[in-house]
Amino acid sequence: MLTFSEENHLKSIFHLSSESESGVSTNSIADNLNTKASSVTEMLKKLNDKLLIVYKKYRGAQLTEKGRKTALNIIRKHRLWEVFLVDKLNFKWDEVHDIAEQLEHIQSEKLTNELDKFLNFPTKDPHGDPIPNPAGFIKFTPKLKLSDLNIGETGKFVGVKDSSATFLKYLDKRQISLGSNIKVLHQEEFDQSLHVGLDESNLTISIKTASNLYITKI
Amino acid sequence: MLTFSEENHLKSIFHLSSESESGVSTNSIADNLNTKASSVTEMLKKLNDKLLIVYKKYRGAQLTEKGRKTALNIIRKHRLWEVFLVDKLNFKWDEVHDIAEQLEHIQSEKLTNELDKFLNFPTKDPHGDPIPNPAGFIKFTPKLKLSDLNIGETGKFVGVKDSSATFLKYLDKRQISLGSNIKVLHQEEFDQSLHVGLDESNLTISIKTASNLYITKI
DNA sequence: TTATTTTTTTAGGCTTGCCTAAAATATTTT
DNA sequence: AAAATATTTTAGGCAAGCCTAAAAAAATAA
Repeated sequence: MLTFSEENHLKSIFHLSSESESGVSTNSIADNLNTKASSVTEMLKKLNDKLLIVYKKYRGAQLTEKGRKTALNIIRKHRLWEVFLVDKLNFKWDEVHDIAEQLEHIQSEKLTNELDKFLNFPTKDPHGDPIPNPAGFIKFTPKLKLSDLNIGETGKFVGVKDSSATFLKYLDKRQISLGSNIKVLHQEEFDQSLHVGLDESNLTISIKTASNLYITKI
Repeated sequence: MLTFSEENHLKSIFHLSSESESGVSTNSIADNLNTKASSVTEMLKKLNDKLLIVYKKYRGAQLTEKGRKTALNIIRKHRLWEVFLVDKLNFKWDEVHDIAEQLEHIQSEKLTNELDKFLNFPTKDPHGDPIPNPAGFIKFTPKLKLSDLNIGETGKFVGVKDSSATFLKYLDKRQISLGSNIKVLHQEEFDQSLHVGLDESNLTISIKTASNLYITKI
């Protein structure tokens, strides 16, 4: 049985691992969890003792297989609850994160699996992120961004990189929603902003926005 | 924002209040929460400072209006989650308590109210206990026990006093379920056990069992 | 009403998880 | 490769929530 803090550290290490191949740095974890490096150091020692990570002084942390499974189980719960909130309780995609942060710590394997069944075994959460299976397997899809497309190409919007409420609400306002097909029509030289076609209409989006939209080429 | 421990103490005081009119004793809370009297004393001071209870040294604790509302909100969440687990996720009534103990601490008014709506505004939990409304109003019904009936009378089984998994599973085995009509046919002089009629069949139940079944006379 | 027993509180300690400041190590720059 | 800078760890403290043992107060019995 892990504490909330231990679980949060594992989750954080998991998320940060995808970016850097080698060890995850103490500072990056501290930033991610809004805590201090010294607190993280303590926790890394503890997680190392519990065989959840490999931690060498000054060398950062890496998840062990056990740690990875544990992290993925937490992420599985987080994402399933997000689906529940959106699909069953009328929450918007920008409202679910904080609640799921709480719900992900509920301990009951049966609950998680029954919830999964109740939701009809969803494979993605409301932001397009994949949901790990009970065994801790997660299907990563190559992360192509809208900003990676060439002029004339079309992408299907399948996920967000930034899932802050601010960004999500902005997308709602522009009526850019998961599953939309977006065609890159033109790029402004001056500020790299993109003119794109979405459904019947055209709109302009900044390069920053475009680089936060995951797409699959079609 | 209260800690889990603070919430648990409030809940405990609420439940114990129904038994004793005056202050709830330190020891009874400690027993109820599986902790020690000294730990409870500390907590009572804290809750008193937060105006959630009135606590006088050696005189026990009583909920203030604010404390009562807070306790009822936690109980509301607990019971709604129990309904969710049983009605939507195929849990049995003896399996839900521990999970609801965790879920009751999730903080989100919107979540609670949406869950309530999703469940169709249930008024009772799977054990027959009433669910407080969002304003903290709870409908108590006079608690008549099966053992209070006279020979020849019939009661509708509406709730359990003891909601331990052991007792609940025992009732399942005897096929005694919420809503059943139970007629008291005869009482043994020797051990006070009751012969009762339930549906088409007759069965014998101990006086201990009978005094843990809440009924309404019909 | 005094003595005995029970209950409650106080005192002092422990662990977890956080913090700041200082020291140690690693990395980058010159 | 030394100096300067950045990162990480250590040291020492603090609050919350728990504990045991001793002291104080209340309740009960003689």
